[in-house]
Amino acid sequence: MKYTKATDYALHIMAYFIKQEGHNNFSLQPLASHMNISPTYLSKILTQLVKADLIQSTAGVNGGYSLRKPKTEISFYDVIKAIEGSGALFTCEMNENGACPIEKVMRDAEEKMVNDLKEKRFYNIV
Amino acid sequence: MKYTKATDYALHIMAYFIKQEGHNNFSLQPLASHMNISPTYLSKILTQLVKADLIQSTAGVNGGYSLRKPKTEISFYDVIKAIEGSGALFTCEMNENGACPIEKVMRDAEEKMVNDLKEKRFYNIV
DNA sequence: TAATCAAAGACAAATACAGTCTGTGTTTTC
DNA sequence: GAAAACACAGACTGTATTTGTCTTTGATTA
Repeated sequence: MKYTKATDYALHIMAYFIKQEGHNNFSLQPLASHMNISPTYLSKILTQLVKADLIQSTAGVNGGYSLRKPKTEISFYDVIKAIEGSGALFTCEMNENGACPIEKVMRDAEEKMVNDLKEKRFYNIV
Repeated sequence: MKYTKATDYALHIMAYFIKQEGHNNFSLQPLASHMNISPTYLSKILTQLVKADLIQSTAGVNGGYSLRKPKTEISFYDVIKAIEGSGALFTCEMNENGACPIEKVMRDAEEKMVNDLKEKRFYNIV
């Protein structure tokens, strides 16, 4: 239930992008100094957002980062997932006979949680 | 969005307690060997569940642990909260002038998330 | 009063996280 | 077609968190 600092940064970045409506191409250096973190570290986080298709990047002299979706489609949950991943939350090692009696219960609950967060979009940043 | 192993254990424990309807007093040693973890470590997790009022413990010869609430009132969220706590999720360090323009957005979203998990009880274990 | 049990906390080992450094590949401009 | 501006990738280090053990203390029952 806790988020890493990287996720925190990512949420701030996305919120910042969304707020600057006119502007649509942010380059690394100004962003980094604005957020008080090193360019290379910021780069790592931005790359994760790129891979998650939340933003896009263009290399070269006038390159930079920009949003990929309209702001109303960007959810809190998507940003979190982009950084934290959606790795296995629960293991099943209780039963020594191979099967796990409560595995299904766990997985169902987990799935519900994820779907709910995704579909209902309680957590849109804007 | 990830949970620690301790939370995972806690969810398994709670689910196990709930499944064993007839039985209503579990002592540490059998539980520990059933779950393949050391009694002392299990004890730590159980103690956290006791403090969160999800289970109760009685010391002494015929002591042990048992559920405190009817099973339909035990939520996924409560168990997670019992182990992980509800510490601050987001920081606000973007703005060098003291204020943080997006802080409210963040905190509102966080609050919604927590309330939603709590109230709607999507995640009841049973 | 001895056996059985839970609670608490100090402690070490393992893992995850935050952040830096170095190097590579790409696009534009001159 | 260099050179500058930029993104991308990954190895690496120190620190923080988590996992798990050990030991002691305190409570309850027979």
